[in-house]
Amino acid sequence: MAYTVGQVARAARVTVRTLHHYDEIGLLRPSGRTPAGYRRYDDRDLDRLQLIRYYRELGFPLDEIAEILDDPTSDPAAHLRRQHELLSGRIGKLQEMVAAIEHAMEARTLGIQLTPEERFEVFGDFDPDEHADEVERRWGETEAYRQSQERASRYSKEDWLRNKEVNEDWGRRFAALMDSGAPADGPEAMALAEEHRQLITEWWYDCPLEMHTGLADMYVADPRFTAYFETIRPGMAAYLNEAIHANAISRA
Amino acid sequence: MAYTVGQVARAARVTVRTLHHYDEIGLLRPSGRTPAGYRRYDDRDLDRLQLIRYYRELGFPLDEIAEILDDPTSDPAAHLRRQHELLSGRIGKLQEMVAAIEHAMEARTLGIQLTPEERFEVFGDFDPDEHADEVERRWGETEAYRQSQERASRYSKEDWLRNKEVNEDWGRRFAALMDSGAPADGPEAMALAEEHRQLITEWWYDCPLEMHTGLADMYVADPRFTAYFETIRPGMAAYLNEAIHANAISRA
DNA sequence: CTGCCGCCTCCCGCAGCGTGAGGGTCAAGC
DNA sequence: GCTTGACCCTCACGCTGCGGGAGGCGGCAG
Repeated sequence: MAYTVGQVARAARVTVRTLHHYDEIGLLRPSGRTPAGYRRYDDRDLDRLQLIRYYRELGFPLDEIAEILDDPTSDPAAHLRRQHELLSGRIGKLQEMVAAIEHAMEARTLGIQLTPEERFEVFGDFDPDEHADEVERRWGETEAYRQSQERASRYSKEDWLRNKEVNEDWGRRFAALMDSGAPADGPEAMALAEEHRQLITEWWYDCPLEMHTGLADMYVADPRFTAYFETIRPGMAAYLNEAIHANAISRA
Repeated sequence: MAYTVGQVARAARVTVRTLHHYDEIGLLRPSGRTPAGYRRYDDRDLDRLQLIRYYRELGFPLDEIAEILDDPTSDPAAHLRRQHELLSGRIGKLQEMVAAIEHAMEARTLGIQLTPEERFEVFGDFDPDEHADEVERRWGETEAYRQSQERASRYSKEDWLRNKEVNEDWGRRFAALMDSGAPADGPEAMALAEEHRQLITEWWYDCPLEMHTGLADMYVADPRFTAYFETIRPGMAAYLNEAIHANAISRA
């Protein structure tokens, strides 16, 4: 039984172009040609095409299909296992995306625009790596940078979560202080500023008073850092800047 | 604050080439150039890049991101919903693939080669469309073809499943009859052949006796049809052919 | 003989960059 | 002032898996 491209295409639910393509790349060569150059497929070609389509449906790339079909020594089971892992991985990624989208939709239905902070949270764009890069760009190869790099590399996921929580706790208390109307150069503000410095020292690198004031200036100078604090509470960047400076002066 | 491509690339965790690409397609144009032609990015560019990366992580194509970011009237929520559906669909497909792979692996561990029938089952390669095509190739534009086409287009998924089950039930009973040793031209075989004809008439198109015998001949002549019946039970194609002919003769 | 359908071979196009090639630029160190 | 090395620039082709069209034969019915 011999078939033309068009017949094969209709029977196998693929386009003629696809069959041309498979011919071009050598995946499925028709078993013959007519004198006029027409492709002639026979039943074995159809069987092979069936297998090709089968593996394609399983998500295999064409070159691997060729390998599986042409190399009798290749282990299809191994391919299947690998493909299974690959697909599972892809599913996992897509599910994360979906979760992230749901988060975004939720935020929107509440009428809240996604804040930069949320974006950071979701994807960790403000993650240690980027933070390190930030630091590197600004300060170059300082000792502090090396320290934080070194510690960051040793932190486990739990460490990161704990760190996040500690920071958020501090943020809440600082915001509460601002709400209370306390002055930025008052004792409570200075205490929280000092605590902020200790947190940095504890978690990242030795942060002497001068470095702390340098950070404080960056918090108001760099819009991205500013945005970060502003999303915790409006006015926080400036307030914190003042508090850090006041704290540094009183301890000098 | 101005940054070079390299700095931006490191900070945003993308490659320089990616930034070049975004520049090329107009998605993220650096706010300026140095006299030497170096790209200069400022903080707003970084913000935009952050958003771009965010939407990319959500799986949006670049042109849609451009739309979302540049068209202030576009509704991000609608985009999110659409994207959500899209991703869910992709997950569904991947999960089907995984299930199919698991099926394939299972079959292999049992030492059973995947039969053509299994391939049909999983992917419906022997589906109504292909069947219709088959019919078309053989009979051209007949009334029967038009009828089956017309019915097929109206069938719901449940209809298809029901049809599948009905066919399988018939197949099991026919195979059992063969196992019992009954002759192909005996009354039980003829009854099941007639039932087969009624099933076709009921589900697809009017199938008079002559057409039925034509089908029967095709079942043994065309290896693919033969293979379909042989996977149900070895010898079934020939046996069914005989039964259909016997039935046609007795009713003529 | 004329249509018309189907077949043929190029060949461009798609997304989202990767990966050079071939060549300027900038800051540092000698 | 000159070299070095790290960056930067602009092409421009490559990858996947075909889609789609141009321009031109082949085959068969009327």
